[in-house]
Amino acid sequence: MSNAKGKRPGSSASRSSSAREGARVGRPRLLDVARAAGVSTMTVVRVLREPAKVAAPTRARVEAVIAKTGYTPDLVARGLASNRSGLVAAIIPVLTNSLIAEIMQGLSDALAPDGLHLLIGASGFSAAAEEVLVRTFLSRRIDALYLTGVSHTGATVRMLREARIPVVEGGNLSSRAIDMVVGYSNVDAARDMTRHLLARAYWPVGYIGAFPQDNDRARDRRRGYEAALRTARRAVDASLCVETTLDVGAGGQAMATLLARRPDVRAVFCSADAIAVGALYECQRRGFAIPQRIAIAGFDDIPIAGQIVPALTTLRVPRYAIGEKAGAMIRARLSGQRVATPIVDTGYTLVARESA
Amino acid sequence: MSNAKGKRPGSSASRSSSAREGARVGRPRLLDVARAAGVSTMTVVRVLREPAKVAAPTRARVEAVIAKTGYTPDLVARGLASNRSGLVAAIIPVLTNSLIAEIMQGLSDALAPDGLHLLIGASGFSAAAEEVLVRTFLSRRIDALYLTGVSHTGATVRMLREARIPVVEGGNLSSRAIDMVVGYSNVDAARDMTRHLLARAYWPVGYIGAFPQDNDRARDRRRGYEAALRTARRAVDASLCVETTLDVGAGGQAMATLLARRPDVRAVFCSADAIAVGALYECQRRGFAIPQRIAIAGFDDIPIAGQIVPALTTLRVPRYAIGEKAGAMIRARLSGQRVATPIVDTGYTLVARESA
DNA sequence: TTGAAAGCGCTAACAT
DNA sequence: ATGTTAGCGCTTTCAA
Repeated sequence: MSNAKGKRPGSSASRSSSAREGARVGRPRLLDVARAAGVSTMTVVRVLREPAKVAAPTRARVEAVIAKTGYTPDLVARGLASNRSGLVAAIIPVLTNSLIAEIMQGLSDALAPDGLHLLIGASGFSAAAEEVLVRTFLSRRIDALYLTGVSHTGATVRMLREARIPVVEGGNLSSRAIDMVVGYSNVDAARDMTRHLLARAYWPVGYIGAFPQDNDRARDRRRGYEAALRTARRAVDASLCVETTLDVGAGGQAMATLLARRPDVRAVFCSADAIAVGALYECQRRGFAIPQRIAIAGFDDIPIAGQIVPALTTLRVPRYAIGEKAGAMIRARLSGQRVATPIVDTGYTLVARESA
Repeated sequence: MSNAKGKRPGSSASRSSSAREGARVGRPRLLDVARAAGVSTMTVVRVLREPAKVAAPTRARVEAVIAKTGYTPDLVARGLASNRSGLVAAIIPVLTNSLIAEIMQGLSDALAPDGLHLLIGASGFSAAAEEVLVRTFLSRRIDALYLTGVSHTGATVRMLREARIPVVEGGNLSSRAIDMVVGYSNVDAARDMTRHLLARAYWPVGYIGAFPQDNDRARDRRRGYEAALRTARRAVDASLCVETTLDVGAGGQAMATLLARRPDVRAVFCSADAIAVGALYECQRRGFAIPQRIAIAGFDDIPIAGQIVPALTTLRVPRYAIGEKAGAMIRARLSGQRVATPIVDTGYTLVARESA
């Protein structure tokens, strides 16, 4: 059968036409290398991937051609043929957040050795935008995916379950993981810190946090704060809580808002160091002694936290390591291994410094 | 010719074999949609891309099938066939830098509307690593590339010239651009700031900067500092200059080093706000009044600069806008337009605050 | 140890 | 308005 093979257009001699003949423009292909070395394409592939299986003289000839032409495999064609794109995507809320950026750095560093490339999509704290990104990334046949947080739309979860690719949710813990998880309990951490403030006899203790909309980390941190108050038989008072955007300037404004509402506040737990730092500066502008007039605690232990004066009491989480671990789990799965512990609780550390 | 067509394996009826027959696993293909709608693949493509050119009833039928099957085009296959990957790569030193992260956010936001995906590679301030990344990204047939800074290896430049794709170098200016540039003069900005310090009669004026190795922005900033001193007929003294890594902790240590060497220093120009902030905290730890005992100036105007107490005198550069503009230029070129101004000088602003 | 052939899912050029 | 065909450059059986 298939008797038409002699005239496969691939054998370019059969094509009299146009610019494709002879001096090909652009990158050399596998076939170009094979011809120049007088071998088949398969032999070139073997030289590239299992050199030991090719006779030494043949190999030398092929390697010479590869070196001369500077041949590099076309990863798009490889992706189509092998059903492996070599692409790992990460969906994060924004790139401009120290915590997230360090996770991405860890992920990037962990994937690079295996030649996996990192595709980054910013969802802007929107689960709907995340869903759109998941859909287009799947169209691109990504090999694996990192997601920020553990709450996603139903469609997102469904698509990913069907896609059967490794998925890591990072930065929180979940009882209903899509696949794998690397994170810590934001509830527990926030509760511990609030308890720390109460133990030091600060009262009232306020809360300044990021908007909880489509942000499970922020939501859980507030829950931890409230849980600690309830355990301590203190009333959870909405006037002590301010929610805002996640940046330094907003943190300062939120502090001003809180102080206007509750001048009696003696401590504030902030759901992120960026906010805590802004709040701290606002207090300094007012000449408040920290922690005497007001204590401030943060979350994340960003690099500035240990340097700021007064040094910030905060919760340390292994930012870089989370990305690195996620990358390692992805690599393991892509190389066919089972991941023994798909749910990794990295834990956290309460770092008591000067500010609280 | 080509009389063997009746038995093209693509017409799956001719394959008796295995799991491919009948209930295909995985994503539906164009052909699946076409068959279910009783049309050719081209008609489906037209419904997707030029719906007006398809008769209404046909279109309705196809759209129904698309909706039911949830068909999404395979972007890898499209990339191979169309020679357009839809991928734009960015090579940056590290993700964990506020300036760079904001540029990436701007770039990401500018590319997203056109369905272009962002591939991010971290070079770790190494031109050699950058070259490796360029090579692998070209293997992936990226449609365009963003590079940090304007100094690259010869091989990098050569590969990119040959690749004939849009390339934007960002964050500095260059007289020998590879293709397009969006940036500002780091030399001029640093010179202006140093002049500002001298004009306020601070002397000696020290310099703390990032290592200049494979970092043209840092190198130029130091050059600007030295140029201002020379213009003012002041000696450039190596004992007044400290180079270090680019983070808050290192900034503080560098300040300590400088103070140990030159207790008489009255002002410091830092080549980055992250360093300036660290230096400022070190001074606060020593109880130094800023700017009375020592003045501090930075570069970048990161969000914290305007909030810190005392507020930091620094150079504002349009971080987000640089990424956004780079993305716009790339989009324009990919849609066939010429870019009238391929070299964009965004300028900078000296923001005089309290610290100097 | 080496090669031939089929085909990944799409697009583009050319029919009709 | 719709369809046909030949690839894109690689990997993957299967043969020799």
